[in-house]
Amino acid sequence: MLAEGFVKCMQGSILFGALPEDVFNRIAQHAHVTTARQGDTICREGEEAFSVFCVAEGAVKLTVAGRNGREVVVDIFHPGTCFAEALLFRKDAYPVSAVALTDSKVILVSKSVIEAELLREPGTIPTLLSATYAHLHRLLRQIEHLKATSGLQRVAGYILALDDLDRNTNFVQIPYEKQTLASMLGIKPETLSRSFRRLSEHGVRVDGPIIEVMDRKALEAFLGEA
Amino acid sequence: MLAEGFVKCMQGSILFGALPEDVFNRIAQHAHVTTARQGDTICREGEEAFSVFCVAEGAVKLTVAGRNGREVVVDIFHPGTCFAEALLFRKDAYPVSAVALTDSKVILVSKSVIEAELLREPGTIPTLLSATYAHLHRLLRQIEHLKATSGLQRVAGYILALDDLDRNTNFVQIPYEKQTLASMLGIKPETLSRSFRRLSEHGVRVDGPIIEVMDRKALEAFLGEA
DNA sequence: GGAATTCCTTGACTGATATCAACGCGATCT
DNA sequence: AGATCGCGTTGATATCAGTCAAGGAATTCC
Repeated sequence: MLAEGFVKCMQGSILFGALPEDVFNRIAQHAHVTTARQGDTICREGEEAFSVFCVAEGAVKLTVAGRNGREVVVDIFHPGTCFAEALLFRKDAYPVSAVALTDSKVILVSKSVIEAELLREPGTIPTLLSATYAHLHRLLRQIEHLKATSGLQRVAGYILALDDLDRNTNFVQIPYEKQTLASMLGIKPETLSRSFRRLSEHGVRVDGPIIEVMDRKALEAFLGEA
Repeated sequence: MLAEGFVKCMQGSILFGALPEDVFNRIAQHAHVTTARQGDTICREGEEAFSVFCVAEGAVKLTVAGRNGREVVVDIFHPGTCFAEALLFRKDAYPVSAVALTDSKVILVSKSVIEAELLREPGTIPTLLSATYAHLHRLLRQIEHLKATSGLQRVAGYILALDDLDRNTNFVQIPYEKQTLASMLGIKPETLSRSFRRLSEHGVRVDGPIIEVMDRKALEAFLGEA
């Protein structure tokens, strides 16, 4: 049986949150939680998919192997986000690896459990599509940014999005390595470092892992003009 | 009633191709074909979605509006490709615009028709997921390329992928404007022009809209080393 | 405690890409 | 035919981002 906090987490997710109570409960009964230490691999690109995941605590990066073998961070997920649900009903391999960036807790539900429930209640399929569509949309936006904005602007956009999460205070702490963030933004660590520095002219101050948004308006203006 | 060629096209798509015959036929009965002249908009980002599309002839670009208002080409679809199926069961707007790059024919099926069939035969849901997963996977790969490879390499990769379609001859004609291709690859038209030129050292010759792959091995080698 | 490791930063440099401007070419229109 | 327009190319230049190298700070390992 799942502890209450984890149930809440699932209920907050797009994938599970909109399910009727009985369906949700049957799925939750078969869910279980794994603890991943920083650096642990939750699933590996190329391995056959058996589970759907939901981040409950910590942060998880999704990566793909680039052509030269170097890893590329495709996205970073925080609590309340599910992934791998697009592999439901398919005998297929994970297209990405998932690695814990901090000590994390991840809820696992085996595909077959969810599949059985969805087939039993076809009316719940829209929630599945919603979750997958959200991912699709996220990737679309990311492609737009990669194609149409500079590295510096992407860094600025990242900070503004961060700040959305934590709007009361102007300080945010990056809870993972900056090289990971650099890969996520599609730039090199050196360039990220210099970008933070350059943004001091646009209302941002970065000290170690701490980002301070001193003048949010200025930062938004910088992002807006381009 | 749909002409035979269009039925074949639908049968060749991921979304419709794997459906049981009776389900397919009921859907096909409600499908209809529109002719889009070059430059015509098939659907517009932000407008509410009512149809699912399947490219039957020509080429269609998917674009999003970038921050500064400039359009970014996200993907280019050829006959046999369906899109917008991820919006099934959702009252939502198209996240992209679709514009015909050449005179094209596009098959339209209204969402409600497909939704009714999927609910009647829940066993067909996997095909829906397959199509959406294919898109997801395609976007993932694109992000990988944008983050981990140079513009020149992306041009090379594009040519190799083109050539896959047309392997018997070494000539391929780009059937749309090069500025569109540049946006798709995330570079400026000027840079694309220079990239083509530079690839002459790697077994490619470009003359106007015609690409000739003179030494495929050399091109693959160039792409592989990096 | 000290050595080694990892991550981040910084500097100098190189290479890649964007920008600005000019021009050629073909298509279209009158 | 001549004018106009859009597209593609090319050149000169500026800006941006990657590379290489070095060093500092924090952490881990003996």
